[in-house]
Amino acid sequence: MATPNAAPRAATARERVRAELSREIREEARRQLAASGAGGLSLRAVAKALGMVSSALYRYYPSRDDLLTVLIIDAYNALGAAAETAAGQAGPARERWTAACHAVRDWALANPHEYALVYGSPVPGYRAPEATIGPAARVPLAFVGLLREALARGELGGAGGALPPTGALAEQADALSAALAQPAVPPDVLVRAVIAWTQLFGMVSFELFGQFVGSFEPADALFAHAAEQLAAFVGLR
Amino acid sequence: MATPNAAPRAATARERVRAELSREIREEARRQLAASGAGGLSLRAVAKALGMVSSALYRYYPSRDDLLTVLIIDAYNALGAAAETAAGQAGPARERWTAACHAVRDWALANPHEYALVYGSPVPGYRAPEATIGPAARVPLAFVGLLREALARGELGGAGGALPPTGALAEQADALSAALAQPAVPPDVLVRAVIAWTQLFGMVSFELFGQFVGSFEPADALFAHAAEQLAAFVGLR
DNA sequence: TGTACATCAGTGAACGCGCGTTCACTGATGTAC
DNA sequence: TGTACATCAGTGAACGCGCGTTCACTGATGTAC
Repeated sequence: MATPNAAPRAATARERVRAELSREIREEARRQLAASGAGGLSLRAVAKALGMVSSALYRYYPSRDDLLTVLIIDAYNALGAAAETAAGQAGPARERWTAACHAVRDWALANPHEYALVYGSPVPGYRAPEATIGPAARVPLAFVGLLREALARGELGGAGGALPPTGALAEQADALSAALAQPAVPPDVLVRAVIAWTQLFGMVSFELFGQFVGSFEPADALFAHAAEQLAAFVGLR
Repeated sequence: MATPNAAPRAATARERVRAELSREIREEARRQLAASGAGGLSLRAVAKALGMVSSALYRYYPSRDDLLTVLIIDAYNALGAAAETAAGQAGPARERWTAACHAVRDWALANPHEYALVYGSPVPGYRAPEATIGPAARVPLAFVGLLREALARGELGGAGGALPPTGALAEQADALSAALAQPAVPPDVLVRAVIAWTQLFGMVSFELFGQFVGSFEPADALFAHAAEQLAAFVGLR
């Protein structure tokens, strides 16, 4: 059972300690995002909080930007996983849609600084590497996957009052549709999904970044209403 | 004509120079937002760029945060003015609506760092003072004003497929409706306006912050489409 | 128009702080025989 | 099981930098008589 088997030889104590500390560094860094924001993330402060000397961190992350990248990827993955879980449950597509919307919001409210890290203003002087693209796509792909499934099961209605895309937009939607997994999602569904996606994050960002102060705060009711509205907009029955 | 008249006595040369330099400081600070973001705005760097010594800035702005506040207010006002101008032109309400949407986007694309300053992640350690509330409200109020006018002129149709607000949301909308200028805008219109508002800024933020890279970039066609969709959603004929 | 005084813009040095990153080092853990 | 060597985590000092803010000062501009 616990005996080390063949190819992937057992982790040495040193390796286990290393993995653990590597994790603790990320956790502490995440905690510090709250206080200072992404731009102010400081290796020295993280090291001090962990009782280490700052140069020791370089055994784990080769630079500040690399640590930031890891945090960004972690955030996208955590949010993506939350959306996928909600979207992938049993039940009618429409319910899963609104559940996924709420999952995104709930995660954002629970992790506001990580949310700001990935959906807020770009970090000055930092350029996100390619490795962030895949994790970043998980949320939109979860929604698209849900719509593809709903379409196959006949749970996706006609366009309703929605306008069909034309011109350059139709071309972009066609190209995107072709690039995504099969079976293809019709371009007009894709466009509605993208609009819904921006709406969802627009609402969450406004709530977190304080634009609702004095009007629709707390935003629970507004959000629930908008999520239903969106489900109707994309055509879910 | 150019003679100084009564109460507000003529500005002395010193006052004119002061006003001018005060403006130049703000301009340089705005320029530096691009390079370092709000969190990294540095009085020393601004002073150096203007050929001054850093302590001299304190004759103009009592602290870094005060300078930031001025920049924030300027940004809200500039964007608000752009939206008001577009919304206040002659013509059918629906056209003015989409024009106002495009005005917001155009301003944001032209001033991405100022946009990020006010609609991006909150600046760590900075708390916006009350004085920012009024300027921040100009954009949403421009949209609400447009809808109020459209309603009076019979240019606002029924709810279409939109769901009426209920429960806590209806209460918030009632309260907000009562707090706004008369004649009152019906709560359900207000809710649709708020949803449209979040949609608009969600789309602009995604475009500026890089979430469309690889799919709907450039986003002109998507934005135009979404703006039309939104006009229909709020009920503009 | 001229003089004496008050106001204020800008200087330069200083305080105390924090930053990312490099580097030679000590000492503990792991590996090979 | 014991020994010799290699690997690697963490240390502490240092480099060169930038930050916001205070303060006593100089010298120019404005005001009152």
